[in-house]
Amino acid sequence: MAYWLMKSEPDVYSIDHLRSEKRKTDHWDGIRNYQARNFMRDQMQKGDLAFFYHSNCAEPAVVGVMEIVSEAYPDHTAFDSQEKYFDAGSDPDNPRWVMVDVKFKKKFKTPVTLADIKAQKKLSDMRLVQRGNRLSILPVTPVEWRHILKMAGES
DNA sequence: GCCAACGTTGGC
DNA sequence: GCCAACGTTGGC
Repeated sequence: MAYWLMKSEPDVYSIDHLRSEKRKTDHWDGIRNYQARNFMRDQMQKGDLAFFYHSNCAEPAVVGVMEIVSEAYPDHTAFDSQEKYFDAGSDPDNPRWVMVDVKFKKKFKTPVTLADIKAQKKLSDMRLVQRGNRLSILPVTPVEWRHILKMAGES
């Protein structure tokens, strides 16, 4: 069982979008970064938990929790030239990109903002707050996980 | 294999 | 909208 943080721009896809999906479940498509892909492909497991993080917005923050409910499988949006994340270099017989299914678990009453996280000395090693980290999928340690839940008033 | 040019991410 | 920090691409 591992913990993760997954970023999404709320204007594009927010935690409310995920919550309003049928069965509160959706696929996490559009990852086009090898490091992020490798995390999904090699390390993510069904039953893992992930923070939903709103990025590139007025108040960047961890806004809730979701569960990984599938293994990694090919991201079909890479094969469709009409798709934003189309990749002509991804061969359907040997897919370059993968995605996982995620299920909404909870939305925090109080989001834990990036500013809040940066203000916590104990979280200064979090990959999220290290200089210039643009990875959209990041591992979170159990200690960091519990700390942020506490900050959200969820424990 | 190097590296300049270019594109993207994401905080501010 | 700006810009720093990266990741990727492609010429050589």
